[in-house]
Amino acid sequence: MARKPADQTVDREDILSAAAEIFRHKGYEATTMKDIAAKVNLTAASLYHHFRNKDFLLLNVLEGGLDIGIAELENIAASDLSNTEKLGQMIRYHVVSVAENVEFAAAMIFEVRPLLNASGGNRYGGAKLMEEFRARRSRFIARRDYFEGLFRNVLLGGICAGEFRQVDAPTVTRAMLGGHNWVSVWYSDGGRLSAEDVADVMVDTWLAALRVSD
Amino acid sequence: MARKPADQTVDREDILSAAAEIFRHKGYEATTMKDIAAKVNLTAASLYHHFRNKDFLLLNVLEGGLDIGIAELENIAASDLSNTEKLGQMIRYHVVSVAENVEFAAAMIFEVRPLLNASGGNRYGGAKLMEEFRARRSRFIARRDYFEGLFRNVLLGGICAGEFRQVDAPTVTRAMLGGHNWVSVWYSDGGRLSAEDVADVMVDTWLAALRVSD
DNA sequence: GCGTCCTGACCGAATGTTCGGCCGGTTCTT
DNA sequence: AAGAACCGGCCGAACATTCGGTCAGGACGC
Repeated sequence: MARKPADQTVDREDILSAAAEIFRHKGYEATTMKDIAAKVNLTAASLYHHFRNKDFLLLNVLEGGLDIGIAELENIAASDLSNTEKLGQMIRYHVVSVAENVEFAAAMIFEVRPLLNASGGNRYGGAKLMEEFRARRSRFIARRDYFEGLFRNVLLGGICAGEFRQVDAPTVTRAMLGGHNWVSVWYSDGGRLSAEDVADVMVDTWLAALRVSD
Repeated sequence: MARKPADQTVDREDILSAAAEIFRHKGYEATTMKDIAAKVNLTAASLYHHFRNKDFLLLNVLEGGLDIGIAELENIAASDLSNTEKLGQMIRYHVVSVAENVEFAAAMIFEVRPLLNASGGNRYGGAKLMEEFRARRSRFIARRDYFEGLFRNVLLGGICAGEFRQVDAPTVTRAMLGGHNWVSVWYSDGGRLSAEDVADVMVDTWLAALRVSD
């Protein structure tokens, strides 16, 4: 047998998208290499030409998911807008991103634990693989904390500047991001509210929660 | 071989707690019957004396988790307090419950998907088992929606009564519960904030978000 | 002695991963 | 320009391992 008749080449991104989508409703552990391969018209064995093993595949999905929109959030955070403006734009952008990339957003919630428990290939791979895996995984976690920090800092800045009420920034940040991530669980495309609608509600809610009362 | 030497009898609740705890950091799919059994000093085979199979075990964990505190929430919701008072007490109670039962709360987030994908025992069990499993699973999901409804209704009531701002109740409810559930991910006992502290922040935040501005 | 609780041994079904080889396109040699 | 050598991408088959689940029976308390 040869390759599929006149098929378009399958590239890494295609596989990552397919994987993220399957992870979304089966979860990493329950997802088979065969499942992922089938979605891109390949064999399980073929996936190993693109990724070292299943753990690395997951790692790549998560790294890719985190990259979605982080640059734009940095831009907003670094702009010279007021903290109120910044936070509003960041929330809107984040929520829309989540709603438009549910598979990756869901992975950021549900597949981090599998990532942490993964060894990087204890079964067959040597110690070299484990080393690289752990390093990249650490970088991912650090980057994820940095992501949360972007929101927390704007919040802290706003509190110091007197734009926001005095609240416990770490907790409120987590409550906020928890609510945003949760969107990837219940949001459905074509539902009553569009991604922008949901984002509007979130922005309105959080700015109201932080507004100083006088 | 016989049973363990003179050890205290293991009861269903012990197994469920042990299971929930292991689920929390390995996830349902990655958790082995052996893992659970070991935690209560049993053999994997012994677990089948207490539960039909792995799927039913999960179902029991989730059913138990949902029962935690739902009665008290019903009481608060049915009381004759103002909607503001009701919501405040409900949030506080819910958040404290989550923080004090992280394993079960985490299961409510992470193990619902495994439950939905579970068949109830396609491998060995007959159609009877599948039937019962699906029925109980449906009841669980319905009860979970009802749980969300308790919060949404108080919110709606408060809006109609003019106690709260006009917001999109379904979305705000989900943002709220998303934030609460997320507590089970980041909260750690003995950390900077106690369960009550976290609950206070949440109550304060959400009441501020809903307060009518005049 | 009877039912409850528990156990070791075992089974069938998957799963992640490796391996040797096939195919089509590209590059090198002459 | 034509054939040879090569290579990336892909496959079928096989392997080791693991896991959920069953079964027949041993020990304990009543």
